[in-house]
Amino acid sequence: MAEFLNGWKRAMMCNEVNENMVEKELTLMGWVQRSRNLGGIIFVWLRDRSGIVQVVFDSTVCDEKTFQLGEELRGEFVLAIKGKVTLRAKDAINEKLATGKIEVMVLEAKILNRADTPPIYIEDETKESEALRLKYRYLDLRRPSMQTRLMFRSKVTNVIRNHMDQEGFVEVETPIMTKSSPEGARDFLVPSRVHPGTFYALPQSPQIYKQLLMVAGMDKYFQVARCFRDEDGRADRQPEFTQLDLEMSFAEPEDIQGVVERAYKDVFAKLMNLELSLPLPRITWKYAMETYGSDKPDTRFEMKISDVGGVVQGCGFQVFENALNDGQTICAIKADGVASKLSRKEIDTLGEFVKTYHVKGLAWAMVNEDGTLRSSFAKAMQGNSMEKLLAHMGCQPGDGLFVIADKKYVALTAMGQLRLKLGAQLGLIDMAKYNLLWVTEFPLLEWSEEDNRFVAMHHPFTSPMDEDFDKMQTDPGSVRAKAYDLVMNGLEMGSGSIRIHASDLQEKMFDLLGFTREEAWKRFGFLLEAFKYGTPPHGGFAFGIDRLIMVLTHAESLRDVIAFPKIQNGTCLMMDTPSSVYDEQLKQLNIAITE
RNA sequence: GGCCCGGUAGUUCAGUUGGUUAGAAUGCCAGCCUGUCACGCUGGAGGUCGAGGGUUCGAGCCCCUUCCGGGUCGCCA
Repeated sequence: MAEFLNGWKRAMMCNEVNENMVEKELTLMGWVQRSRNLGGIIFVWLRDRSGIVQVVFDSTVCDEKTFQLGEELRGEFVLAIKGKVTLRAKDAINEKLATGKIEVMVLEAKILNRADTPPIYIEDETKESEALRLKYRYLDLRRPSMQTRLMFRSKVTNVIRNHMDQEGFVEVETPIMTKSSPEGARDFLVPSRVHPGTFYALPQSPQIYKQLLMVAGMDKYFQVARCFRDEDGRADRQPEFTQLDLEMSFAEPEDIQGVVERAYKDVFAKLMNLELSLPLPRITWKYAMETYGSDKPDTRFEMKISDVGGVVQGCGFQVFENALNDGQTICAIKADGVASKLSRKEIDTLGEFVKTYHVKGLAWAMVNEDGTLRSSFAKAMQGNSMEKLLAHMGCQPGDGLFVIADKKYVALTAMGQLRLKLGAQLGLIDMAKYNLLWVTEFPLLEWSEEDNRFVAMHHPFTSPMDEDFDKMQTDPGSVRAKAYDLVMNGLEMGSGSIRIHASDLQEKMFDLLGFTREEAWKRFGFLLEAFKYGTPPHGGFAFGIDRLIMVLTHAESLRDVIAFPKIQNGTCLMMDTPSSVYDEQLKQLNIAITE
């Protein structure tokens, strides 16, 4: 039987009880973490989100009825006690417990609620499958690590909100029910009852609203914004997620990057006790790709990529020769000291690994400690071309060399993934480090084989770089954008750009993307029209709050920093969403299910 | 949509070449115990081996289909 509070008032959280309160009587409430019944004395760990305190039912201290209540206690019962704080004897101190020097002798108690045996252990570092944890998320969230993360998350958003406020930004809420946009990720759609056959879309980001707020003269806007994308999940991708979204007028890229950097610096200083030195390093997209094989390089370790096309020219190895003749790229990395560590089988596994990134194969060479060579391609290399390659890469006895030849960015991307895998496998990554940097000058456009046209790499409102204006007609693929990403430890934390604020340039952009004038006006007419009434130059940024918390708490998955996440296929195991609805609801919405 | 890995007591796992009644730990239930803190001791209950089909004298184990979960490629402006 559950009991009610009936005037009992909790004095404090469990971990707030301390030695200064000895001899005081107080009331505590929480969950039973564990009870140990020794016969005439029962030790109970009482837990709340602050921590644990030991309360003691002693048959010589409390009355018989209270003691009997103590005997009934089981895990996760909700308990209220009135008791006296006492100092533990010296040999009874528990160093592992923050409150281990004291305990509370129970005088009176109430079982506020009973509990079935939970299907998961309410402890950190247990081994239940994540599916089970997610099904019983409300129990999973009782675990200290999960509660710590959620509390930390709350602090981070607080620091950021305060910071943005101090920098003069205004938080504006934008609609969740908005308009479907054809570019980019798939939208979640919400059918309109009043207007049959039409749909709202959930926002992939408040992009257009924030630009309209610049037209509206809000000058500096931000929002802790929920965003939605109907795409398949990953450990670091959820269908709904939270971004710190911001936009400012009369700004160049450095102005916006400055705001973001200072917000990060504030978070690190106040919550991580770490001093970020600003400005953060900046590298161009081209340099990032050519050096790290990624537009979000993990710079916590070196192992940089080299272009060896010039070195192997005329080497006689057909794979390299053919690649060069086709204008492809041959790139290489050196892995120090791996020759004795990697077995043939492990190297073959790496070969299979790079093939998942659409390259044809992996050429490798291991320089043994005695100077001899094990290699997949050395025999095909004529003359001293192999020696030249090894020397160029600075290979010493013990080192390994990996080479990939393919179309430039295919080869570099695969090599970048290999670099990350080797870095992790060889323990080169300092997990205590936080390496932040900006990647700038992203390409404006990207060729889509599927659609047989250019698509916007960032989004269609991104401004080209002034220097590249001319190339928009002659060589659109090489136009760089005023677009920049913030990268931390190899994860894209956020991206932003300076927007196009002139309607003629915006129309030119739509033209490049293959929209007719009519289509562009149909889809974005309200924006193109708005731009005609005095639009200030503006730009902005958005960074993922979930990802930031994930990195700062060393969580392995976004699911660990979101209270009620979805799984890979977009469902919620706890509520079993999405779910079917009553026929009557569908009828009202004019929707027929055809399957 | 493709590929890879997994699914056996409440939970985490083991289960040999296909062979008797499917085991362990923990949790749970009962009894004993006044200083435990992973309390201890004694006893007990607990299984649709994800589901369906097939091969076989015989399937947790082999084959097929399917469902569920994870990772990954595609996808993610």
